[in-house]
Parts: sequence; structure tokens; C-alpha cells
Amino acid sequence: MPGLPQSDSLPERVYDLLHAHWGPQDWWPAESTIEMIIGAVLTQNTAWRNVEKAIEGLRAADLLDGSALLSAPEPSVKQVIRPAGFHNVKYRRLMAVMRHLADRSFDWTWWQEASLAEVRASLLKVHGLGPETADCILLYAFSRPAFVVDAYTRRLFGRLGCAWSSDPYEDVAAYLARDLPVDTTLYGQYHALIVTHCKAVCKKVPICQGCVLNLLCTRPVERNLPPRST
DNA sequence: ACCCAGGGTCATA
DNA sequence: TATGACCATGGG
Repeated sequence: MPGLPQSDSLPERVYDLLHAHWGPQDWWPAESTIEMIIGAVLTQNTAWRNVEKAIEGLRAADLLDGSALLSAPEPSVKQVIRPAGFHNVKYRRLMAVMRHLADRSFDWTWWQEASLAEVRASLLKVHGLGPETADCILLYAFSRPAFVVDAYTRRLFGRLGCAWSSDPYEDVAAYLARDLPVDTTLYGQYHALIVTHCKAVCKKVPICQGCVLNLLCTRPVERNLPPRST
């Protein structure tokens, strides 16, 4: 209906409500690019407070540094990251990422200047970096407009009637970003707001009383992703 | 004694 | 290709 005001899409409405309620989020909590990347690996399926302990341990040991991490003794690194869990797996993943970054001498020029698709593909080649971790790094370490989809995102939109539980990551991201401006700051805020919101009120057990999205929650409708064009 | 957390990989059917 | 097990620790 041309001429009539277009109603906002669901992702836009959710963003507006979350931003109005929780305010601007200060993300990613890291003092350097390498610290952000290390944190992105350590926080895989792990509560952030446990990651903080590991990161502070690394900081105290002067290990928030790619070269230092690569040359540090394996047992000592594992000991320090132990609070973040999965230390054997995460040690291997950290080393794999650091070696990958060492290929470009821990210089960020290429990461900042190559196309988003190229950088994403490069990150995904690293064993232990999946789509979510790669997009977090793209978004928060390299300020690229990569839309992050995590379990909270699926849960939150699931509450709003979106039947996405098993749709591919890229499909969900493409749908959510479709009606949003391509904007790094916006994407960064969006992901942070979803995490903040879900940690507070959108737990696995539904708590929709008093939730800021209650207006949207009241009448869940099946919202399936459109069929993939390819 | 459960369940959960800012995922990803691998083996199996 | 689609589930399930596994990885490990700390807090509720």
C-alpha cells in the first residue's frame, strides 16, 4: 500500500523496546582487540563471570598478548583459563586463533580493510571458530556489520512466535538484519541488548510477566523464515 | 542433586 | 542432513 505509513518489522520493534528499556550497552568489555578475541573463544557456552576470572588471570600473567600466549607453557595457560571451563578444548582453540593471527604478524590492517566476506571466511577456517564466534569478532573486534545470532536470540524471537529453532544460522541472521540499516553500532547494540535482556528476564523457564516485550509476547504468531532463494 | 551458561566439533544413523 | 555426546567449571 504505497502512501500509507509502513509498520515496523518485528526486529525493529524488538530493538526499539529493548533499547528504550535497557539503554545503550557498553560492549564488548575488553581493553584491546586481542583481549576481545580471546574472550570470544573463552565465552563459548560459558557464563561471562567465569570468563572474567580467566581473563583477569591472563592479564595478571601478561598473557593478553598473541606472541606471549603462543610461547607460554601449555600447563600454565590451561591453569589460568581453567575457571572458564573446557580448558583442554579452549587451549587448542586459542592457540589455533593466535597462530592464525600470527600469520599476519598480529597486525590488524588486513582484518580491517579486506571485505567482510573475506574476513569472515578467514575466521571460519580456524578450527574452533564457528559462525557466532566469528561474527562476534567481526563485529566487536573489527567493527564490521556482522549480525550475531546466539541461543538467546533464537529463544527471544521464539517467544515472539518465530519458529526458528532449527533454521540455519545464516538464514536467521539474514532475516533479522533484513529491515535494519547495515550499521555496526546498531548490530553491536542489538546483540548486547538481547544478552542483557535474556540474562535478566528471558530465561529458559518463561517469565513474561513484567517483561518489556510483553506487548509483543501477548499474541504469539507463527513466523516462519521465508524459503531460501538458493 | 539438579540445571544453566554470551558454541563448536565429532561420531553415528 | 540431522540429532546427540562431549568438552569442564562455577553459580543458582
